[in-house]
Amino acid sequence: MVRRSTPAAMTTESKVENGATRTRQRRDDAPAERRAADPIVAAIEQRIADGVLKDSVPLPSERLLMEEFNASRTVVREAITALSNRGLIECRPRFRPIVRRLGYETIIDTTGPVIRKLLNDSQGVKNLYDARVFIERGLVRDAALSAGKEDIQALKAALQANKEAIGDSEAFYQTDIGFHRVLYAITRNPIFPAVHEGFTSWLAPQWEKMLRSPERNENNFLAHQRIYTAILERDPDTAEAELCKHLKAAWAHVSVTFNWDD
Amino acid sequence: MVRRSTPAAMTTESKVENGATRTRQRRDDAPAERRAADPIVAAIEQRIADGVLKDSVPLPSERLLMEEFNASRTVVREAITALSNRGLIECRPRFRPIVRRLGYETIIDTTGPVIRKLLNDSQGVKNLYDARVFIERGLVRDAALSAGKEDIQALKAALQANKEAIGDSEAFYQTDIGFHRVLYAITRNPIFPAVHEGFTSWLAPQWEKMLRSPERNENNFLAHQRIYTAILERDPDTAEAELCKHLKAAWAHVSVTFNWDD
DNA sequence: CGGTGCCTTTTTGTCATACCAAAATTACTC
DNA sequence: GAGTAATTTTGGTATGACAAAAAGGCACCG
Repeated sequence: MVRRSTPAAMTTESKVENGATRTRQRRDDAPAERRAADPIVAAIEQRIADGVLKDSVPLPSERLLMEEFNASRTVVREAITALSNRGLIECRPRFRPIVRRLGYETIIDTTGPVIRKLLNDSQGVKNLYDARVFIERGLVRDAALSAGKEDIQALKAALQANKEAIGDSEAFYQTDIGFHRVLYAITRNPIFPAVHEGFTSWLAPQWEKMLRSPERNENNFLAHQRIYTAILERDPDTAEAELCKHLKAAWAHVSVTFNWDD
Repeated sequence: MVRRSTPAAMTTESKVENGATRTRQRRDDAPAERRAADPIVAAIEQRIADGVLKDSVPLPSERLLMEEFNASRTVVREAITALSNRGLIECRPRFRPIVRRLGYETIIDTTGPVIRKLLNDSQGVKNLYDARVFIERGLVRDAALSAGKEDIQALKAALQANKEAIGDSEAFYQTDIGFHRVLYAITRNPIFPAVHEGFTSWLAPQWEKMLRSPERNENNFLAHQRIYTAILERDPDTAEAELCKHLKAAWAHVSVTFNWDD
């Protein structure tokens, strides 16, 4: 954003008032300007990156931090919320914040709330769904072209689980997701499973409100099977086409349920 | 003063004096909710959504807010930082926060800082780059299959601009991005241009450090032209193949520059 | 009449302190 | 050693204060 010089005041008194630690100097070369909380954020980030603060470990208490950084609790708390919002720590209301390893999933779920706002209108849902379709089309094509033996094996297992769950709509839902998840995993790129998590959790509210039935489950299973077969046969075009049909049908179902007319 | 409610879920029954304003009753285990700031956040969000607070308009001052919501400044400030971190308002250090319209771009750039952390190692860059390649492969396929007349026109214009910039590496860089941007725009799905913004800004640090030359520019232009031609000829496979070649070459360039061995 | 710099008022960033209730920890009992 | 009660920490919130920066007003000048 706009770099603005903000020399936050260090008040004169303060008990310790050492020269080195917390005095604030503006750096003219890098006009980036900071609030008092920023050095703390940076320090803790560094500490997490260096492994001094390991994953799942609670942060030091606010009072310790304020002593260490010679800052007020206000500032320390600000730093903590900043870290929280940046996904580096996980804050539960009255608990100590715990350090969270940074991964693509973190991004997805810190982004979640904002995305959800975009889903308030049906157009937002449609956009997201289309994006999902787009991604998965590419995924099945790639799977058809380059899935390895283990990938096929995983798909088969997911398909089997899906089949066995036809009678149980809740289980079917989970295994349905599971089948698609394998497609994302085949890429070997951790971004994709994270995106998958995003899609499923963001679109879940819609999906969960829909009617389910063994018949519908069966149809979906068959669609999965056709996709699987096409992948097995190394036929990307068919795989893509089947996937499109599958997701299009699912969308039709959603939009009927919610009485949208996209 | 007036309000002394305890926001966390209380198991005891002692909440007589507590007004029912923001009591929280969830007894589930995992996602604990709510602090005092949240009703304020919600109210302001609502106000933004309803257009009571329009885009680019400064928020009411903190004191007004604390009066209106009958909360302490601590809480109001917390609410403001929360809104800021959620991308609904833009806070410059000593200025009034201004309301920011919510769009997919907002998501991308609030996500930016976190993503950048993942790009510290070459694997992160590679993952992101691969994701980009994946997306664009799909984009050119779709373009080849369904680009309309205006889309073709836009591509042509972007290509022309790109050609004319061959001699000027900076301009070439921009028009290069411009060409790819058109591909994202063809989807008519606002998510994609936003993602494109993300890719370019996240990967920019790497790209900017690389050497450029008219020869290299020319090669890139020719690659763009081949892609364009394939789209024109409605040939998705060729378009995809050309795109792959193009981006693969670009990656090779990057990884040589940085001495990576992926 | 409009521009321009000074002065006053707001407003924000920060600090310090205090209190309470919930969590964490310890002490204690069985 | 497990379970429970007492105690200590700690986080959430309230309040008040103050410096510095922004915003607004006002007089002065061309």
